[in-house]
Amino acid sequence: MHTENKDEMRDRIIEAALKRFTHFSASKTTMNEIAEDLHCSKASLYYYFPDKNAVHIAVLAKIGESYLQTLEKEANNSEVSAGESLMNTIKIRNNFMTRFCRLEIFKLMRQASFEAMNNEVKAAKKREWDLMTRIIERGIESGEFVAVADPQELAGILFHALMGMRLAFMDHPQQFTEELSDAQLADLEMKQELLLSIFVKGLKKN
Amino acid sequence: MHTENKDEMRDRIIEAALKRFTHFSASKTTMNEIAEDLHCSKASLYYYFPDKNAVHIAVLAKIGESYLQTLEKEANNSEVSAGESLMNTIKIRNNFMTRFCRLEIFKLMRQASFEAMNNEVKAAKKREWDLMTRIIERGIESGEFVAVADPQELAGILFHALMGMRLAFMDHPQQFTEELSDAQLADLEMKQELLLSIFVKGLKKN
DNA sequence: CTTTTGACTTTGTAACTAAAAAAGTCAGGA
DNA sequence: TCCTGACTTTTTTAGTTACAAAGTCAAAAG
Repeated sequence: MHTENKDEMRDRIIEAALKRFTHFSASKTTMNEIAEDLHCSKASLYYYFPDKNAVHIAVLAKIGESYLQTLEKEANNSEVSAGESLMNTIKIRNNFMTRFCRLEIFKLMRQASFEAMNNEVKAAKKREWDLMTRIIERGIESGEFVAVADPQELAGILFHALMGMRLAFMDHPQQFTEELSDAQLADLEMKQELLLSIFVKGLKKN
Repeated sequence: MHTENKDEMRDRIIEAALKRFTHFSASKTTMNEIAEDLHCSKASLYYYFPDKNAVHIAVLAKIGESYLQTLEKEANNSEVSAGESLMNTIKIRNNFMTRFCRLEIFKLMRQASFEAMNNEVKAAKKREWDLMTRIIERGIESGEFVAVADPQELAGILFHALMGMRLAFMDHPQQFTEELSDAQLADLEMKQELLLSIFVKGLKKN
């Protein structure tokens, strides 16, 4: 298997693993299967990654990064109002969630060494939170929203409330597949949008 | 074991089971232990309840009822403002949750026959939702809040957002013990109160 | 010197099993 | 009507094995 450099092969492995993980799940995917997909030996995988968890984490890091970049684009898009941007984050988030709900994030978090994982997850949450803050601040700067004492805090409430609503909608919290039916998802989005509209209305000058 | 009537003995059983269930948990409590606590035979328990699940459900029904009655009192208490009443529901709910988090509600919901259980849970949720609606309506009647198009819908958003926030705060959703540390609980309540204050501010005339 | 591999060892998991514990039953007694 | 001891049935648990998957390494290939 010839590749330009080490990083490219790492990417190819992550890509193959991502395909298997999202189709089936991480625990139902073997290192052998990933190797077969790449027409290489299993031992090669271990040349690029210390263990399977490392692959799993790399996969999550990759899709997490693309998610955050999508959000970032939305946060900085001054073409639309801040209120609309906030609305759009709901769709982006839910779309991402349904696409990657089979990635067993929670499972990994429990078994992967806490230091390595938990910090990254926290960092990602922080980044997402900061992006919400940024959108709110953009709204204040443009005069769309009234100046508020603590945009950071406000974004935190909004973030937790929207995230929480999703959890409140899956009635079997200890189930492994964190999937939502289409009907549930529609209901959830409706409620999230309503919640957000109340927030935004409170932020608008009147 | 002599008792006045059938209902009293049922109550005594429920009381004993409640003690064990909250101390340890439902699955770690045997029918024998409950019988021993009551100085009666296990067979007696089966005279009053068809099976263990029925005891578990009765326990949940009892504490659920007392919880809903506490909320009801708060909803009808016109001594305090509607805004304050809503604030108080947060404390009532969280207090109740921490007291009875070892009751394995979710576990029961999965195994107990759906018809019997799920309907009751749904009914309880509906009642709680209605109480929130009632408080909001009280606020409108008293002139504290502006008239809003759909108080029922608004209460639903608030209810789901507050409930969801709690879920968002327990980082191990598939853990069986749904306990929150003191620090987490304090943070949660702070955020819930802030969320509510935003809601209430939006409802106030200005 | 970097990358790859087949053959290897170790570790984890699914499928049985037997023993124990708990659930649940019932004929008969107060 | 209420209660119980002695009983049967069902569920958990702890051990076991057998297989699959994880992970290692010396040596080959480029």
